[in-house]
Amino acid sequence: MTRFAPSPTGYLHIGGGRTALFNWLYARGRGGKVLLRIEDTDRDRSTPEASAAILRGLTWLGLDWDGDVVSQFDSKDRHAAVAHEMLARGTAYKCFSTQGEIAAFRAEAEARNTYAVFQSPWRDADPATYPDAPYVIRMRAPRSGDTVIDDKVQGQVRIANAQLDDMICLRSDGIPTYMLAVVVDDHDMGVTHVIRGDDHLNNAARQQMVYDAMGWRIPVWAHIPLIHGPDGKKLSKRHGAVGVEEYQKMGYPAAGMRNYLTRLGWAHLDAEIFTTEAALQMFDLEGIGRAPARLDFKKLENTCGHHISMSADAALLHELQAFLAVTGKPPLTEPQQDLLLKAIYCVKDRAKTFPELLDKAHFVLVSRPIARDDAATNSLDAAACAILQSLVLQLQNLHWTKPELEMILTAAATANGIGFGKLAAALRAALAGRTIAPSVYDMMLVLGRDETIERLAEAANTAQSLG
RNA sequence: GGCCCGUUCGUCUAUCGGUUAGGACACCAGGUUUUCAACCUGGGAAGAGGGGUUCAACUCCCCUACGGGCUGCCA
Repeated sequence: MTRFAPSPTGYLHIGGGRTALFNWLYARGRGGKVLLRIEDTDRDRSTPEASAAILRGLTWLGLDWDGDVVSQFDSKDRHAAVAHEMLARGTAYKCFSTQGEIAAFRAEAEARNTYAVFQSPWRDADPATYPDAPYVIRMRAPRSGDTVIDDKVQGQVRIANAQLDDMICLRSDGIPTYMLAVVVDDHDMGVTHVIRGDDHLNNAARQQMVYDAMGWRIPVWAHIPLIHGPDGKKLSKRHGAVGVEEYQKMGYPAAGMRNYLTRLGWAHLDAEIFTTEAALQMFDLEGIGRAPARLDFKKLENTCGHHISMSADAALLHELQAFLAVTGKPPLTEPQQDLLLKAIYCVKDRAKTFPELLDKAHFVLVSRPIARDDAATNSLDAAACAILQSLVLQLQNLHWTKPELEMILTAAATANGIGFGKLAAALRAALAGRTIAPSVYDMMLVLGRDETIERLAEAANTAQSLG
């Protein structure tokens, strides 16, 4: 049983997406479950919009979860009850120190250029001396000895208890802190494996104390390194895309994204390009590296290119339409869908992203009269138009197959004493309005005899009328 | 400041004491070609620095440097 527990304070960060993916791969690869819990105990920063964005991001990545999305805040009474139970057990105590007092303590330490953990004067105070004032519930943490985190990624990490303060479990307004809530929820929900960013590694020590205080079983920890930008610094907005949805809008296929993210910071021998099914088979905590990985868009694109060419045509068309929808572009018309489906086979090997795929398939998305770019117009000179004109006649009656077309076109080129390349340029200009387009045979096959002839005739006439 | 984690080609990484340090992306050169892309062949490219331990260290230990994280009534 794993879980993904993002805090709803913004979009789904690419690093969060990878964390979710690792949880998902680990659990689903061995018949386990994945839970989704929104860590919204910080009422000021949590928003429903952010929650929705996170769900959209996960869904796009193709990651599903078991059961309902859990709101951590909904369990606040249970968290508070646990805090009070710790109080009753003596593993926690009431602290009446005000935030001002604590701030003053820290300021003083800083002035001396030192750092000291805050030690509450109420830790061992006689309850008879408790004032009638707001209080927080603090964990009565051990002050000597070490806490050892047995981590699947980081190994055994030993942290001196003297480094850790008595963390607050219940705020003075009765709302639980993340530190308490996360432990209670993970325990209550039956989470056995906690796979999360290594920014939580130090926190794990304190959280472990809560498990101990309550006599609960400590989960398997796996703290994975964060993702960095191309410059090796922590990934932030100045690096460009950090939100998962931005990648969707740039037109990367979800399968390619999964593949790339899986390989970022994880490896299994020389496996590079693999399906999600294969990833589920291979994925293991052992393969996760300990160093932070940098984002490399070139490799992302390459990976996505492989996945686009691996995809089934119909699935690709579906995803392409979803891409158009999220980017606010006009949807495909029925005829465009039909033609595109036929054309995908000859363009999917050459595209790394959906915008590229759309660009390569430009010839089926346009309709007559076909707009031409300058290069296309230039390649339609008088000689070329004459050949197109003659081809219009020759193409009327023949088997519409590649070998037949090949015979006709190469014959036309040699008969007119020009290279096939030149003829192909004219044909591309006629069929696609561009000189950069797929193979002329593929285009003719996809467009069919009638449309091909119409386009050739149109090109020949247009050029003639121009003089 | 304290504590924790990290450091193999430009990048992602393999290696789990003995390898000509392997693969992928990127890059360069050549080839193929019907444009673009793809593809094929070849090439350059790495163990942060310094000490140990060992017959032998990228691999184990220590120090330094650099990077990151934590140090909140944030998560």
